[in-house]
Amino acid sequence: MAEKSAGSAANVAHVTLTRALALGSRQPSIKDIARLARVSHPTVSRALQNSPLVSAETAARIRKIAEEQGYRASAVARGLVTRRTRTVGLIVTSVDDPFASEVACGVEEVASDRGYAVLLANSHADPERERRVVQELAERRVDGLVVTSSRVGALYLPLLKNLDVPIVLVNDQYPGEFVHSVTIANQEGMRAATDHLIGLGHRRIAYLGDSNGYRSDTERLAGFQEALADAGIDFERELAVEGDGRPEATMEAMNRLLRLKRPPTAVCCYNDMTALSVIRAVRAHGLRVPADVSVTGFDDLFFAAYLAPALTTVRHPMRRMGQMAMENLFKLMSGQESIAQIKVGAELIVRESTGKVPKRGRHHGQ
Amino acid sequence: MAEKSAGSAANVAHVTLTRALALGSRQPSIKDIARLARVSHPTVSRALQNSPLVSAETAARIRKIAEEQGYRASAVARGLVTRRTRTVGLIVTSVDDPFASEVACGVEEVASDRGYAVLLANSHADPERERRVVQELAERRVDGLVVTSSRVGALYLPLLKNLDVPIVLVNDQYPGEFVHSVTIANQEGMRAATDHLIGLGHRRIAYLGDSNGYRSDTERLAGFQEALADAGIDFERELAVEGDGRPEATMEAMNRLLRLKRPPTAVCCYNDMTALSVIRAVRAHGLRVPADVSVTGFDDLFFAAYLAPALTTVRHPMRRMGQMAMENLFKLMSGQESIAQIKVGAELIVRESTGKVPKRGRHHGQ
DNA sequence: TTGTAGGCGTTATCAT
DNA sequence: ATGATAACGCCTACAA
Repeated sequence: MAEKSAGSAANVAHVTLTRALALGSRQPSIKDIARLARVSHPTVSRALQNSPLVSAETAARIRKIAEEQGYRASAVARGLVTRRTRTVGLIVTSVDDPFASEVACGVEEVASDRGYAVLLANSHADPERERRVVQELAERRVDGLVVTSSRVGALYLPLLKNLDVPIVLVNDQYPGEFVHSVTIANQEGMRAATDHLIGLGHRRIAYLGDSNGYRSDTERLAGFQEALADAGIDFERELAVEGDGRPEATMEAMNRLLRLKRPPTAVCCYNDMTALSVIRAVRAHGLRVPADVSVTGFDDLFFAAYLAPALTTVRHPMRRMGQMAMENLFKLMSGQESIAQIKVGAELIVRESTGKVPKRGRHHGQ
Repeated sequence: MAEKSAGSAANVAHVTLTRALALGSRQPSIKDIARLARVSHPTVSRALQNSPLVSAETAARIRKIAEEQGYRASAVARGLVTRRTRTVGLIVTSVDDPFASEVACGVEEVASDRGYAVLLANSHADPERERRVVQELAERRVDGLVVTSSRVGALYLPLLKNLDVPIVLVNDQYPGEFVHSVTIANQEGMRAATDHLIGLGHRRIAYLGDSNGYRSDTERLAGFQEALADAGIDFERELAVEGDGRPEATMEAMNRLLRLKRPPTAVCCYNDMTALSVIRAVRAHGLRVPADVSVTGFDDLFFAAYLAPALTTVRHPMRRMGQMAMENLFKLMSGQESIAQIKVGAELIVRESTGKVPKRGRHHGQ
């Protein structure tokens, strides 16, 4: 009756032996277990699901045999009959993007807590590819879908019924609005950053954005302009420049700003990655941050606090957004009441990359 | 945090209409398509797989109808009969770990290139949890498994037959050796870093490692000691300290080093994340990097080049490791000849965080 | 409490 | 070139 407790190598020999008794090489099926336990397979199914419809003794015996055989019910067979795979798809621009991976962490966390698995796919910020990936995940019959930084966004609306898969967007980048999404207070966040710079005496403040037409960029720029307007500062077009996501392009954009007749004394960057390159370009010009140029980021990625100078930036709860998206997706999947739009706050974190405006333009021979 | 309510949903009329012709609400099955095309369902199957066994006209007709109905063959039904899910499991310590996410990128890349999906799961570096996750993925009948920074490692060996799932480890952390793995030249890499410091005149060099018993830490420490020995420098136990992965613990360990009667003039860190905290601790003591203390990292995470001073570190091809692991897994899955052990090189990248040894101990009143 | 029968949506194996 | 039929491994009736 009392078997040796698992874990020892000797015990493994035993398992292999009984396995050999049962069948050839393939994994045991529910019928194999049923045969060994001298019951019907539905009884095995019930026993393994702790159904009250099976007597304690037989249930115990069945479980023991299943254990010995290393039996694990096939999720694919179960999925076929239950029509639910307990799997969600997660589409990110790229897993190695710090923002995406934080969100992914949040999603995985609450999904796995509830016994759901996560199918991961990269869109590489390519709408074409994003669509294809959605189709592939639909083919795998995921129960739901989380898409971060989607560039398809509202264009999913026509497909939604056809697909029969609930979708929640995180940080939707499409101009139009999607049904279910978790978004960032982009405008408010960038406004706070700009206000901070204005408060430090800056008047010539640049915005270094992104040329890919992301909604977050549009909204952040709007917050920037709003702050200027409210402070009575004219928005000068030459101070709004764009990179394209590549460090080189960002540095080049920053170089253009620094070559201006009247260069800015501060730069609001679209995000932290942009700020990284901006700081680099500033230094390459022999200038200092923040003594000559103040710089702000957006996102508060984990390394922001470790930079020298530590980056003043706008924080939003990336991981929490992933959690919320997944929690909301669960509601959608179970047909419960769900929240359509969730907007998370963005908080200014003042560190060392911003400082008082220099007394006078000390660089470029001014 | 604020919550707004719903967005609009228009523009689905057409799709809904054509769907309505076919059936109720559930997705169309192969039989639905067969009925509409007035053929048997195996013919539909053949047509959609571009089998030469079906005439061009009927194939075209079937494809057209399938397209119209938005039909996508269920991967779960297919998986049941073919016994292959075209899905691999990927277990990482945590997706938001920069090393893990780079590897994940490589894995996803080659998997998706070959039409495989990736099931992602976090182990949180917990052997218990890692085991559980493997079982769950096995239940989902993944065709193969990639595990990064596994703490179970060779302990998988007994399960391997039972599981019937090929496994490739990346950066295996278990002391014993597993069958298939992609490993880093940890010892050689750390040796190069240490040699570099010795070449700069440093003699009191510390190693700041990790207390979790990772194999990579053991190997890196060995490389460190080897370099010292070959240079005729005694290894002093007080200069080998450990953190536990948390920034606070790392800073505390570094503080202990700095409070030593004869503090080190250089520190070799277990990895870049450790170096981040070390630099912070150095600064908190009012000292400079590298003028007072030189610091080296390991990994060359993307931000290393952006730090000020830019981090001298040891680079290894993280993404490439993910690719290689997945490529090797494909060989394993198809029963081809596979390489058991793959070891990738580690390359010293000299940047700005290391410099000549200070003329004399200038700090701590020395 | 347990067993029998049927079906989930495919592909595979036979026929025709 | 196409169709009928049987798996695949499980769950859910319904019957005993």
